[in-house]
Amino acid sequence: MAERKPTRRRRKMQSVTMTDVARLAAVSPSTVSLYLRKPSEVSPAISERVRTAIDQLNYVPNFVAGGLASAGSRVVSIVVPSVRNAFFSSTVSQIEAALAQDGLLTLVGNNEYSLEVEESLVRAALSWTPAAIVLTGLKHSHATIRMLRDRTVPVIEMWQAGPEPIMSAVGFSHHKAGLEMANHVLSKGYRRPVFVGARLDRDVRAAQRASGHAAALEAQGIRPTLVEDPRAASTTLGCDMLARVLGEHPECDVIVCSSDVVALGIVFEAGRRNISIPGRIGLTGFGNLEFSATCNPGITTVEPNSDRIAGEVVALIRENLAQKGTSPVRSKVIDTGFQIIARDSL
Amino acid sequence: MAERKPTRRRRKMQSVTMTDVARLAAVSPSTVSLYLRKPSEVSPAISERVRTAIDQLNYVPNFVAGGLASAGSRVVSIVVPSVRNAFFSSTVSQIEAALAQDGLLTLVGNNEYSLEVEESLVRAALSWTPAAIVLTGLKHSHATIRMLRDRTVPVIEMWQAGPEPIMSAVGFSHHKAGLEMANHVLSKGYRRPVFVGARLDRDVRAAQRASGHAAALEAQGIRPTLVEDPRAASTTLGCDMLARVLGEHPECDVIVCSSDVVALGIVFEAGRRNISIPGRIGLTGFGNLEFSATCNPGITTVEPNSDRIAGEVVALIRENLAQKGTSPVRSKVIDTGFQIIARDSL
DNA sequence: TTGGATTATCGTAGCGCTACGAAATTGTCA
DNA sequence: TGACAATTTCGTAGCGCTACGATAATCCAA
Repeated sequence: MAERKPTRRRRKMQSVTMTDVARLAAVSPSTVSLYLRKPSEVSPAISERVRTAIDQLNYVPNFVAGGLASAGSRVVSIVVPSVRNAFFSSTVSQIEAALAQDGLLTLVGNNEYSLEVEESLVRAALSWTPAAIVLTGLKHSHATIRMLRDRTVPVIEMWQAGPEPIMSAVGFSHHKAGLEMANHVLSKGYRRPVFVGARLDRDVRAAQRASGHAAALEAQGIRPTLVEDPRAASTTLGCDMLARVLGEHPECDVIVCSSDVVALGIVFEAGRRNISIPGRIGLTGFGNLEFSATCNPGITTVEPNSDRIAGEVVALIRENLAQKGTSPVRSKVIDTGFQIIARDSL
Repeated sequence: MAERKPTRRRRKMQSVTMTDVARLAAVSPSTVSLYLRKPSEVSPAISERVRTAIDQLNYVPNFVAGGLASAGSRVVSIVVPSVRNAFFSSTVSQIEAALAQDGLLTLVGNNEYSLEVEESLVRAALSWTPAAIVLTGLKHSHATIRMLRDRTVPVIEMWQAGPEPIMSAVGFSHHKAGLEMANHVLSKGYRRPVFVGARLDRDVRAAQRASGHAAALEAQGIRPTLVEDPRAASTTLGCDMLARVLGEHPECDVIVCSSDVVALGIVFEAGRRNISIPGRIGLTGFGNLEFSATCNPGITTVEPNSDRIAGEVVALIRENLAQKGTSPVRSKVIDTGFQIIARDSL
């Protein structure tokens, strides 16, 4: 071993650190740290000194260092298929707003309905030793599941309730939603429904609603009809689908859509073609998006209780945070249910 | 000073670390680190050994530790008024997808159109020593601006172009957009426009469009009329606004909306009241949202080139990342422009 | 008073990694 | 073959903070 001149000079990342604050307040760094984490355990006099020093120096704590030291960070990572989708953007924004209250930051990833992308997002998220990971749905790649089971990170799967969650799940049964909507449609006297689905190969939950729909019809001896398109749900797609349905299934008396957005497109196109809804054809959607109530006609749809989903997710995260390290977090499934909202389109 | 038994036993945060990989591959930790950061500088033989070890141990690098050591992390923080708003959710998801390619993670915050909330989000974001911060608009609290100017973090303001950005800005002039739309409306022969605005007190950009609109009318000697509502833009609000406009301004011959969503509500309500668009009344929106083209009638609107905005933001971030530390990033403003899209509603 | 319990503050090792500089190895040419 | 340059690999300090345990200060009951 040769001698080595310790001529290390590394650029500091931060101008003002906790040590600077401590020095100015004439206390030890640990006290500043304590003040920041558990203010109640610091005496009023010292608290005041520290507060003043922080203000004066305009100190911003470094969470990266804090995270390293405390073996866990204050980020929650959420992976959704697409923030562009109104369901998920509203859930994400609600969760984000609630967690911000607890000083938690939200990392958002879009998997674009791909399990491979999801896997890499989860890997990246884990690199941040997050306080919790929120995923969408119960279907994930094998590697994703293994990565998550290997660790102690709380994992919450949302928008779908079902057996064997990785840890806990909050949502409802999409199969049942499809089934109940089909029964509702049948109860209104319709007998020739066509299910219109967007991107069913990738959108697992929409596919489950389609299968629930089919199951209900078959139970009544009606052969289910499915029209699907590989594109993402959009009003444009809805317009095209009306044309296809009328062409391919002229006997159709009601269109059951996998999303309110598609239903809206059908309303538009029906208006253009002077096809009366529900006179000539009934229509239902899914999601109870903002426009569905005010649309002309109002769209009969499924309310997925997304506010409840967001609320329960936040509650679970808080619960996990509270009992951090204490006991292993129990696995549970919360069924937030759904409601059929009957409107003029049916 | 008393003696002290070093009986420290701290729980490790991570099961498998870089050291484990190094040991298994029979190289030094630095080499593993180098392989991860600059694979080209490691010989093929060693690369292979390291790769195998990583696979075998299912190693996930700890970015928190990496960030601390390298004085800078791989997160980009984006603050938007609301992810629920289709403009921002699409921009966010595009930026997120592009940055994921570079191994950057995206931290999203909603400020709900409040500068105070924005300030606390920026403070939280800074605690993560992000690679870049993306804000919406040019108006921020004094403290926000000070915090950001104090540091070396690249700051990009999007959706609005104008003078004196904190560092760089990508967007367009909303005043000009309002002005040009008003001129377009006038050129079609309308003379009694009413501007319908949602939440103009908080939505600075919508307010600027309203003022541009007013300026264009005044230039032609027409007194501008404004109807506003404190609620966020929605189709429900659009429905209500049609009623208000017809009641308060029966002479109105065209409604200029601050958002396509509001315009959609007006289309719905007009259908219900048997008011023909554009027969009885013209209609324009803003944003060129997906439904605007397929709506019946198609909504005349402003295309804000949100794809270009997202693209330029990503380009700026990459540029900053590339020349990190080299030279201070030059401040610039990129005007991505906008287009008036003429459709049947006018 | 004073000993013992309680509360408030402090000192420092170490979280996992990267930057830095040095050492070892390989390559090149006189 | 030796001198020197170029390339690859290594050793380790330290990034800023928190957890842990110790110490100092304070409070009570006897």
